[in-house]
Parts: sequence; C-alpha cells; structure tokens
Amino acid sequence: MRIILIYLFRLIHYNSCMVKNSEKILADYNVSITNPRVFVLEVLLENKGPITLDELQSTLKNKVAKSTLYRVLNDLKKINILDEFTSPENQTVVELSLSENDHHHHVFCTNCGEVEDVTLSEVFEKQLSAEITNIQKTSKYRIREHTLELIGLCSDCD
Amino acid sequence: MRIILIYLFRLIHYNSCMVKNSEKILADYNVSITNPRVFVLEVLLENKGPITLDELQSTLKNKVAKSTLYRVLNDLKKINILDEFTSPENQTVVELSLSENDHHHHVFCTNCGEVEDVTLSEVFEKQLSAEITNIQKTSKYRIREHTLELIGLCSDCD
DNA sequence: CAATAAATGAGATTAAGTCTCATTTATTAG
DNA sequence: CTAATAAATGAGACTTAATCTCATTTATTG
Repeated sequence: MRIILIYLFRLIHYNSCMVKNSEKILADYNVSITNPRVFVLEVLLENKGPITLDELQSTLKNKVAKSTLYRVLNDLKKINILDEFTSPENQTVVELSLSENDHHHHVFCTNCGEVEDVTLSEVFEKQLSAEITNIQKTSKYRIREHTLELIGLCSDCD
Repeated sequence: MRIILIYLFRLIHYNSCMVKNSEKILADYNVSITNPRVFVLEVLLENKGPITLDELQSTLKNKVAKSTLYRVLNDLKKINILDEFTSPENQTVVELSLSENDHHHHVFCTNCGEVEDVTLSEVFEKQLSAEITNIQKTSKYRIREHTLELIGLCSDCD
C-alpha cells in the first residue's frame, strides 16, 4: 500500500511538472496557453526523444482534434522548438528541440519504425565538419546543415 | 550546318543508346520490355542522378499514365535498381542505383529542391564506419545502413 | 497465329495534411 | 470581475500524393 502511494505521488508530481514545463515553454515563447498546446507538449516532453505522428495521434486521441494537432505542431515549428522529418519507411516523425546546442542524429528501426536520438562523438563531428569543408571546395552547394541517419533493427525486432 | 548535323547525330546516337540500355536493363532483370518502362528508364538514365517525382512526372506527361508511372517505379524498386527517399522539403526523390558499389549521399537545396549525389572520401567513410562501430557498442540497434544528408543552397539559389 | 498472361490507362479510392467556419476559449480594457 | 475583442478549437469539407480497380491493350508462349 505504501509503495502504491509513493508511486501515485511520484506520478502526480511528475505529471504536474510536465504541465508546468509545458506552460512555461509556451509563456517563454509568447504563445497563449491552451489545453491542446499543453497536451501536445506534455506528450512530447514525456516521450523524451523523437516520436512518430501515428504514436502521437493515438496518444492524444479524443483529447485533441486532428486539425488542432497539426496546427499545434505547426505553431511549435514556427517558434523553432520542433523538428519534423520523414523516416526511411516514410513515417512522419517529430521531436522537441528546446536547446540550441543539442545537435544530434537519428537511428531508425526498419521493422517497427521506432526512432531514437544518436549523438556522435566530438572527434567524429570534427572529422565530419572537415569532410564537409572539403566537399564544398568542389561542390556548387553551400552547405548549412547535415543529418546522419542510421538504419537498422532495434533489439526487439532483431 | 555541319555542327548542327554533328549535334543531331550525337543526339540520336545518345538517345538510341539510352533505349538500348533501358531494354538491356529490363531484360537483365527478367522484366518484360514495355513502352512505359522504357520511357521511365530513359529519363532516369539521361538524368544521371537523383530526380524529384515532380520533375519526372512533368517530363513524362502524356507519355505515361500516372498510375503506370507509380507502378513502374515500384517495379524498379522491387528489382532493387531504384532508390526512393524524401527531401527535407518533403519532396519524393528517386534515383537509379544500377551498380552494387556506388555508395553515396545527397545534397539538397532548401530553396529550389534540387538534389545531387555526393561521394565522401574513402578516409572519411572509414572514420564513419569506426564511429558506427562505436555507437553499436552502447546502442540497442544493429545498424545496417547509413545516409548522410547535406542541406544548403545551390549556386543558383545562393 | 491463336490463346493466355501480363501490363496499361482512366478514373475511383484512400489517407495525410490543410482549410473553412461556426463555436469556444483566452486576453484586454475598463 | 465583466464585457468586448481577439485568438484558438472542433468537426468535417477539401486537397493532393499514392494506390487500387477493371475494362482494354500489349506481350509472351505454344
């Protein structure tokens, strides 16, 4: 019983923190605090990492209308705290990017579609920058960004 | 006049080669040789590199029905000579991959949507393999493939 | 060349994402 | 706090890329 109470307490505490965070984020970016925005942000914060739109939608089913979900995601993209990309299996994936300096990449499971963040070593990112500098010398492109996608199987599907 | 004739000769020669190549490819893969398949392959061969579906479609307009174009592309994917991917601007891009050993990457123009192939230096691909090996040690994913996307502006849009 | 199987074209269908508009919710001035 | 105004939402219509259906055409095989 005691364990259950502790668990419940933690759960409530945890969730209220998420709500607080969500509201703070919206306030910080001068975006009005509304239920749908808080709900979406909560899920994105709790998830901690990239999430497929399918998963996001089914999590929020009956809480946020489809049109509103897409609108909220576009709001978050506009204030530059949401990344959106397409998986190799053509699923739309979405991820909060709250801090400037969290450059990272993604690894995809080709079977179940799960995605996770991957951070490359500093040494390697430097090697990569050097390579890009070299490529620019002979390329007609001015390169501003890069993304490395790793593709494989997660332990569940392997 | 002579120059024009030489040009025309080259053009005809070039095009007939493409047709030949297209038919040979289809024959090699035991796929029956039909007009739509030859038309699509010709465009992909002439283009020499990645091409957006929009561009492919407008090039083939009135020659191949939309449903057939998609079917032919799926045929080529099935025999494993066509790669398909999505650009950062959400355009579908398609590219022939005829030889096994032409591992390469892509650079995208965020303005006009143009895409080109990029080949990384051998040294850097080795550094990349090493980094992936390291990542695997602590990751729950078994990594089978990787793609590096470079994003920027082409000289026309810069 | 005839019979059979495969591929095509035209348009219907599906599903992700956007748009519209009447209603609800948030913000602001008093 | 309340009324007036502005912004956001929900429900469902609309758009568009991609797939599917089926009658017709084209390729293949005997």
